[in-house]
Amino acid sequence: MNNQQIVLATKEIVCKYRSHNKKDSADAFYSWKETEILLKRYRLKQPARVKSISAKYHLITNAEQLRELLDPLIDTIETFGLDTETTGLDPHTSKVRLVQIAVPKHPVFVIDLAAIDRTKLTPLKQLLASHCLKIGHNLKFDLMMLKSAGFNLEPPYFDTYLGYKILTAGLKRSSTLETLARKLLRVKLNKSAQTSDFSYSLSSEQLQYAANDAAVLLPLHRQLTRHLSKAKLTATAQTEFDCLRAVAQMELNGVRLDLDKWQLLKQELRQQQARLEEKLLAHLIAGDLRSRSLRGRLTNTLLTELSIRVNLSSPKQVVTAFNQLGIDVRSTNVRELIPLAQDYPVIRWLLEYRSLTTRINTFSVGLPQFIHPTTERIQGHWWQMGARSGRFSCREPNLTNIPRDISTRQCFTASPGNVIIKADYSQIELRLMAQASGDRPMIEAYRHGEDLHRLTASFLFDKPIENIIDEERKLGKIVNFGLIYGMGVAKFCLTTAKKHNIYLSKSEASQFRQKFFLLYKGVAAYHQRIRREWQAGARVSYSLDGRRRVWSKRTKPTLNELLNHPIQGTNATIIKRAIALLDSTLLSKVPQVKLILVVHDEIVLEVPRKLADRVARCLSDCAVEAARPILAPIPVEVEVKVLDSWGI
DNA sequence: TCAGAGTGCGCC
DNA sequence: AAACGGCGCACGCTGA
Repeated sequence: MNNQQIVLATKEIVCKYRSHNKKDSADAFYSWKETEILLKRYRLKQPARVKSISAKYHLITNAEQLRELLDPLIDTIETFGLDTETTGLDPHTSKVRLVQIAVPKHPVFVIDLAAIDRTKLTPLKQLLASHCLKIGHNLKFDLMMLKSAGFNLEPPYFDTYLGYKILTAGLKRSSTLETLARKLLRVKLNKSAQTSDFSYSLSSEQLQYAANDAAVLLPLHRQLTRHLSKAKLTATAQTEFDCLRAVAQMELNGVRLDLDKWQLLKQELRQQQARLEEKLLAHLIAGDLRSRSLRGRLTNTLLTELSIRVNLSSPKQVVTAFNQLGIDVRSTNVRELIPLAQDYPVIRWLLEYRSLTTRINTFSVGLPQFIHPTTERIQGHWWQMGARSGRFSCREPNLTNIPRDISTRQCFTASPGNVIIKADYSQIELRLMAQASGDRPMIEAYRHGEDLHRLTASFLFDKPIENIIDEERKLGKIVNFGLIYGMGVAKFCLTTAKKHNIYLSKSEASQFRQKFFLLYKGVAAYHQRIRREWQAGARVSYSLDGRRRVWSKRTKPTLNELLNHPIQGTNATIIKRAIALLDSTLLSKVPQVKLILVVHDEIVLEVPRKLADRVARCLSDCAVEAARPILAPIPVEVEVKVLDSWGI
């Protein structure tokens, strides 16, 4: 396979590619080799008993044709299918070769951008920017590609990929265009042309398949509209479509990493790691010597010898070493280590060592590899239906799990002359639990602007709210966040110990748990209600805004999944509505305002300093307005900060 | 040798 | 029965 053959690698392959690419993090971008493997797998799928299609098409190779054929459309059509074929998958280095426009009762217009004078593309530009509904499959890709080619693809949109994802949220299903065509239309999209021998200029086969991909979008749109409507998921789909442009732009924007600061931080972490490693090995070697009845000084030679034998990242080897020290563990998972952490410093050191190792390998070393050679920024790949709950996911790299300590986040800086503006929803999931359960004490606390963590603490410790000290409030917070989704006593103890260094006995934890549900009877009742649904064999869950998650016939939800989804799914909708609102009021109008991160309940912008105040106000308004109708009468609280970096 | 399940850890 | 939920990534280990 040569590069020419991959010219027609289309964007649904991106979706498929990503799901096969979880391990490939060393290379941030798509290699031809990987794509080739993917295309081979792709070709193997032969749908049974379905029709092939062969759409009529009209190849446009000059400006006159373009004008004659497209100009009449602009005032007469309301909707069209859109697809692009590109020279690659990276919008920063690849080019759009073909744009296919599918209009009802017309042949598919296949526009060869390579053949047409760049200054004479106005008819296409106008059509893409018109008020028509644009139907596409994974439009984020077309939006990015067209944007970097100088075309603005304006809303409204209908994305068949997202539509299908919304319908099947919770299931692990293929969502390629080929799959959708087969399942919803019983049409076979023959992809074999993609792997056949392409010539330098485009063959009629290539053109035919490019046309088919676009043609199939129109009937797919009809089918999906029907399905979404029947499932009452039209509004959910609209929310997704409304934030598409902002998401595409966010992926194009990328995020800046200050490499100098980053390297300094890496050295610091490496030193800490080395110190810990030395301490740990010294301890372990002592145990080793005892067990071998050896005596002697801890020489560097011995240390080296042991470090060769004991890999601190190997659970198996660490268990052996611990056993020799007389620490009775069978595995090194937290469940077994945490209870011993108080008694053995080595165990605390090991936990710390593992954490440092992650910090170094995944972040210090891993992240810089994702700095794009062209943009010199980190270009994460955002998937707005990436999580079964409706939440975003982000890959290559994952920008939603960056360590939150200031020294790390400080390295994510605004470019010169700019500032970072971030908006955070305050306790949004707790507020949503209050809303979902209708719990009176919770709702009233929020309505009166009270501090919910303090309220919980006052009940746990039988003290008036005014007398609650910071330590007690901290525990109230842990209890609040921990117990709303039905956390058990064991896990609760583990969490408080691991994350907060608070070691509770089982009975203490159990008492806190009981008191929590005594105070928040509405939450307890909500749990009971969901439990009954669960026992009745529920295989579907709806969020407060009607977002749906389903389970297949072979998998049953756990109780806690059912408890969690309504809250997490609603949260996802809220932040997406905020982004959509921000896009229509600000991002699309002031291009210097860049959306760079969305982290579940946080929105981060990079903005020219001069605009900071205005943008901060607008961001706050959008965030509040997006949540207000869903949370009412519970108030929404959004914290907005203007900073030089993500950290400070 | 290598894909894949398992474990652990980062975030909200 | 299951025993907070949702992710992505790096690592050592396993089995073919």
